[in-house]
Order: sequence, then C-alpha cells, then structure tokens
Amino acid sequence: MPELAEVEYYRKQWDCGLRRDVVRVALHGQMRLFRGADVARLASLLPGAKLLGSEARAKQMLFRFSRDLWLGVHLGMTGKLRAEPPDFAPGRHDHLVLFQKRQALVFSDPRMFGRVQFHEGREMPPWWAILPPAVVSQQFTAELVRAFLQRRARLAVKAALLVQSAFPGVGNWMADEILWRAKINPRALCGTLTEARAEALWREAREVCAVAMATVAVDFSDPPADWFYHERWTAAGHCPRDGTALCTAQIGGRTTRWCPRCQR
DNA sequence: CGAGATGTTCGGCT
DNA sequence: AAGCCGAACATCTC
Repeated sequence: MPELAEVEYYRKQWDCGLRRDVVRVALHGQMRLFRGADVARLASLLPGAKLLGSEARAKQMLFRFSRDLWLGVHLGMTGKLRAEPPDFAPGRHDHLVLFQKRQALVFSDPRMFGRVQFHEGREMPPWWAILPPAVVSQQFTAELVRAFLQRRARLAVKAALLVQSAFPGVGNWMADEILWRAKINPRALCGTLTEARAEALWREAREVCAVAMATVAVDFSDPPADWFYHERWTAAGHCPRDGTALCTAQIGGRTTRWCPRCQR
C-alpha cells in the first residue's frame, strides 16, 4: 500500500511518542527486514533514548532520537506503523516495538518487504541525505524530468515513473494516475515523448503528489472522487473522462490500467 | 485453491 | 557496458 502520501500518514502514527523516552524494545531481529542493521546495538542503545522528531521522504521515514540515534523505516508493500497501549503484546508480524511509558510504537509488516535501518552519529544517515528532491519541491524541475526521459529513451514511461531516483515516492497507483491525467499511453517509450508531453508528465506528477499529500496523507481518506484511482481498482473500470472500458496489462513488471481512448 | 498484491533487489541477457 | 526484464523475497486476501 504505502506510497508517498501513505508513508506520511504512517509517520504521524508515532507522533504520540514524541518527546518521550523509549523504555524497552521488542524485535524480531533475525528477520530479513533488519538486513544490514546492527540489531544488537539498536536493541541495547534505544532504551533510554528520547524520540525527538521524524520526517517522511519518498517512501521512507526517519526517526531521530536523543544520544545521536536514528531509525530508518521503509514500509515495503505491507508495512504499517501504529501506536498501541503500553502493555501491548506483539503479534507475529509486529517486528519492531518501541515501548514507552504511555504507549507502544509498533512497526508491522506481514510480507517483510520493508526495511529497518539503524544509524549512530551527529549527522543524519548518509542513505537519507542522498534522497533526490521531492516531486513537489522547487528543485524538481521540468528540465530534470526531460533529461531523465532522454537518458531512459528505450524504457516504457510507466516503468520510468517507478524509478525512485527520478520520481521519489511515486508508486504503482500514482504512476497510473499521473499517466491518465497527462493522457500518455503507459507503453510509450520515454524517448518518443514530445516536449509538450514531457512537460505534462512533470506537471501532473507534481499535481498528483500534491493532492495526495493534501488528502490521503492527512487522514487516509480517499483522493478526490473524480480521480482515476477509484476506477483502476475495479475489474470493470471505466475512464472517468469518456467512459471507455479500461485496458489492463503488465508494464514495467506491474499491473497497469489505462484508457485506450484518451491515453495515446 | 490459485492468482495477484500500492516495493525493491539481484542476476542474466542484450 | 549500460540498461532492461523477469524472478525472488514471504504472506495474506479475494
């Protein structure tokens, strides 16, 4: 589930733990989720540290603690964050739980495609600092998109939208939404897009991200009623613009839906 | 019961 | 050699 706006929503689920100490940590340290992380140090250092702040970027989150400790979380396909009462008993899929006096901060992920990273140091972790500029930011220019499309000239535009180094935070449903709004066929090769279409792609990417952040990210409410989003889930989906039955195919390795009439 | 799921990474092929 | 594609990861749901 988690793309850009959903990640921001889940980040806030741990806000109730801000400015409070971690008293105990429970984790499934042997799981794949913790690959590359020093689990022993995480478990020994976090108790006694205070949660000071958090931030979401693209599909990732960073939690900052006192004592120069940092926790990175990627939700993968099925990851979630939530808060539970302080006497919470972790279930099978609750792979990391930070117990505080008044609540337990829980990270769960049944499929375990997510990831937990642990960093010690005054500076934010290097893997966080190198994330590309957000799609909604000033630095995300039409020129940047145009250059990327040229570099990936032989790649289907749908697959291009899923490249995180170029469109950070965009996932499968957002990619389909962007293409529908820009009226671009998902199979079109990046190198064949006219300048005007490249610009439309850039503009709609920003718009979809901005509106998702204003709706989904706030309370997990649905995007606006006239979005393609609502039709793309249903087997017999129709184009919100012209009523044409939607096409379905695997493009860029992912299920893709589009309107064969207005997306050329 | 089989197929597919809103993500990433790796290995093999061109 | 860069870049593209499909498979793998592990579990749940429809």
